[in-house]
Amino acid sequence: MFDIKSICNNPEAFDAGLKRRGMAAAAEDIIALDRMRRATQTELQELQRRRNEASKAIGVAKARGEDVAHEMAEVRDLKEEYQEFERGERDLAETLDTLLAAYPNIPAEDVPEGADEDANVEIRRWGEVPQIVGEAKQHFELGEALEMMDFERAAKISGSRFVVLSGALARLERALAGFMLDMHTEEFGYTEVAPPILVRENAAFGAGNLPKFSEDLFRTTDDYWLIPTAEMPLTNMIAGEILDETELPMRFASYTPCFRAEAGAAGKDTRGMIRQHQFGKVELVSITHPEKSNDEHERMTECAEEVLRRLGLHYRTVVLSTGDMGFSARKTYDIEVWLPGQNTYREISSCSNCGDFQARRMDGRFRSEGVKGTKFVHTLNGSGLAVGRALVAVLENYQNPDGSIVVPEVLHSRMAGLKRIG
RNA sequence: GGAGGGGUGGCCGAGUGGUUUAAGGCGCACGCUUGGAAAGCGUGUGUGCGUUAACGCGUACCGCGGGUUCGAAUCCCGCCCCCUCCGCCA
Repeated sequence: MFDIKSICNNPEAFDAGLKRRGMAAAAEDIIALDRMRRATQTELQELQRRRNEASKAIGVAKARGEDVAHEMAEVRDLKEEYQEFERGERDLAETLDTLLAAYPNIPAEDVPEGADEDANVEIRRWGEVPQIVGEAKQHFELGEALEMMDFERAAKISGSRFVVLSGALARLERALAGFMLDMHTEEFGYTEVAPPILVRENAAFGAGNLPKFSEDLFRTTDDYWLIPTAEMPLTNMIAGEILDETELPMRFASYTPCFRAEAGAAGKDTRGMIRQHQFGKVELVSITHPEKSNDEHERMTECAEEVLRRLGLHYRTVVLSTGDMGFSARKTYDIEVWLPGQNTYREISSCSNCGDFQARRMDGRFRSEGVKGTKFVHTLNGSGLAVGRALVAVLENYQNPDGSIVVPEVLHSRMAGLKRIG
């Protein structure tokens, strides 16, 4: 959501931002619409002023017991006219709001320009591609052979894009989630939050998922939306609030299920656990002072990467190009873990700085001592990490030729001492 | 599911048709006072839009949307949200 004033003050910057997103210039149309709205408002206000003046005079005259029938008839005639302007003003304002809500965030200046993920730029890499003895198997081959990962039964219960984990793999998922969550809360200053995972429309709007991307979400019959990420409830924690500057930054971490319709992904990643309708994720959200969000973005990405380092998983970090970024982001880092079974890097975390884009949509502000007025906070979110994909990564990276899995050392205590699965 | 209460500025809270130009309080800012502080006293303190060189002035906003009226925070209708009690339930 954009500040109409900033578009009017600097239309070139807005259009340049849209262009980097591969979109047509729009500032001219928006400004014309805004101008029309304000002109209508001015005329409306003049009519209202006349009405108020006359009505006040009627009140005074009536109190003196004078006959005011003529004056009342005169004001009555004004009514039709100003009601027309009232409607016009409201319609224009609504059109303008709807229009503004449909534009994605403007990319930060240091975001590489490009049409899609091919233009993403790798900025660092940790560890090395592990040497798998024998032919590297994919996670679902390993999981199914262990009889702890069951897609057939999941399909029987829920259809495609679901999985049933059992035994040590179910435990492994829980261990991974607990490991991540404890790390972020105990070492990195995040406050653990257990939020609702059904949310109302306004929360989905605030995060930027509605109204444009409703087809990506699941909805209940009584109009709750299932969260596609805990970013949705966590970011909305500050909706409609005016925080004190001293409360910033706020850092939240949650482990929740996430639900995605994957409407546009038909035929993509159909096998295995990479792309599911339901998956677990540990999510990080920060609410910061506008001047601190860039630093916080680096810090958050560091926190997410640290999880992979401790698990001993090779990864690289890329900055997304303008064409690959999400709707609400102004800059995004993706962390991609190496999957030997697929012989490629796959996204396991996405950390975004949304600037004030979401804060405007949900009206989240802060106040500084001694400063008049309020400012919008900045919001950031990042996976720390996607638990389902982390499980995939552990299976593929720690596989043995016999199909058994070595449990990473940092998880031993959470696996009741189990060092090897299978 | 049944019954009831409520939504007013940064916060609390008054306000059932006409100087409400939204009382009062808290908080905050500035000033006076003081050796310094506290207390006290005084002044100020929302947002959008328009207008003005500026001080200002005008207008809208009392959950949202309609309606009644010369005039609505106030009356009527619809919707959204919050709370309390009862019932059911993990």
